[in-house]
Amino acid sequence: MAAPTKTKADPQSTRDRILDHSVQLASAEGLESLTIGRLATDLGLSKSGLFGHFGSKEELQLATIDLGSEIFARTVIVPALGEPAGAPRLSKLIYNFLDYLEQSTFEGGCFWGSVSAEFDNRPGPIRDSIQQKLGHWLDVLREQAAAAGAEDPEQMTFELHSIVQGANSAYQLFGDPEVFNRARVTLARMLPDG
Amino acid sequence: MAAPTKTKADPQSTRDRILDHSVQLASAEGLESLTIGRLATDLGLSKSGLFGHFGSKEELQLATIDLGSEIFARTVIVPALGEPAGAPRLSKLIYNFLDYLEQSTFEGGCFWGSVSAEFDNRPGPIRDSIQQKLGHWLDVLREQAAAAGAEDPEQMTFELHSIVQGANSAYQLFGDPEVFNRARVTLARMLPDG
DNA sequence: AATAAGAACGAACGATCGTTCGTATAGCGG
DNA sequence: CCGCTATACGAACGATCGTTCGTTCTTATT
Repeated sequence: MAAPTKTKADPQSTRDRILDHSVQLASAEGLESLTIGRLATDLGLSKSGLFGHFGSKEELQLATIDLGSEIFARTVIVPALGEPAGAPRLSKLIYNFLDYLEQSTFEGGCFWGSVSAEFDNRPGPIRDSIQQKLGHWLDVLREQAAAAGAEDPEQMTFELHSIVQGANSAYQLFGDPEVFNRARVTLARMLPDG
Repeated sequence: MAAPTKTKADPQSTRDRILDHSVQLASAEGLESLTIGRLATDLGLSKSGLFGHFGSKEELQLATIDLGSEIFARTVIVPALGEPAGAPRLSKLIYNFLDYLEQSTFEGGCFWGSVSAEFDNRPGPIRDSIQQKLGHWLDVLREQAAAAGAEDPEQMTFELHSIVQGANSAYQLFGDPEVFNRARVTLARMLPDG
């Protein structure tokens, strides 16, 4: 019985297919334009069938944030853990971040860039989740800045993150890929190992 | 006949009242959550009455961008024109920008920060307008960077704008006003006159 | 073979969306 | 005083929103 039995042993569950599409859509058009009807149409499902996998729209949005965050971690953070702590790992983290933008891992650029501006000012579980997960990324950055001997790790974290996000939004709005190289110039000046 | 005649000679026209509210709402929750019904309820108007002032939702959104852009220019750009071109004016522009954020001119922080991330990836007149008006701000910045003798004005523009926007989004999401001082530290290092 | 569990469906709900229409009211120019 | 224009209104439109419900079908367990 090697052949998949159609439902249970699917290589990718329906829920995963939904979230894969959902995370791309959210990065491109925001978490609010994730409508159940549109997702269902795009994936050839019924609204009620899709809905049943989550139970509410908010659950769908939270699950989407979870996946977006996981993809970010897998693409940017994990591959940097092979580097020694401190300056080398810090550099790798930042340049991975830039690569992830440049390679358009998400249709709409940085997942955080799209989603955090949207829920900045709307208290609730969604904002809380974004705060916590994006905060974790900043924690990782700050730890490595500290290990690299930065005199003010918090300051350095702010600067590095701002430059990368600046490159993202400039690229998204104006479409000039040259901003990534501009960001590299600035980052090389900021990072402890040049 | 000095007394206002209730409709024509209003100190503030209904249209202006709508847009004043609309621009605040857009900065806080985005241009898409500007619903006609909600605006009408908030302002004590009927949906159709409010609608008549614009003719379509897109016109309302474009008018909102116009006003947001105008307020930005009035708050950040104009007061810097008193400074001599070059380094002094460049500094004034940037620090005005920071002040405008810190004083919460808009409920949702920087108008551009809220609105540009939202329409990054949606071609159409709204994105075009944001591109053009935000582009004008970057032009102003680049001109002054050039006049200040920066060796790469485009690079400097990118860096300055990224840091200020980074402060905005960090403040919006995490609420710590200390980021503005962090931004000042970085900007002082970047600006030609320290 | 009987049963329980899960996935997906279609139909329908009340609410809200943007928009259209016809109408009433007001102020202004002739 | 009459008509014009602008302002605002209420009612209604079709579409879509998130959500609920009951049903069918498949798969897994007993």
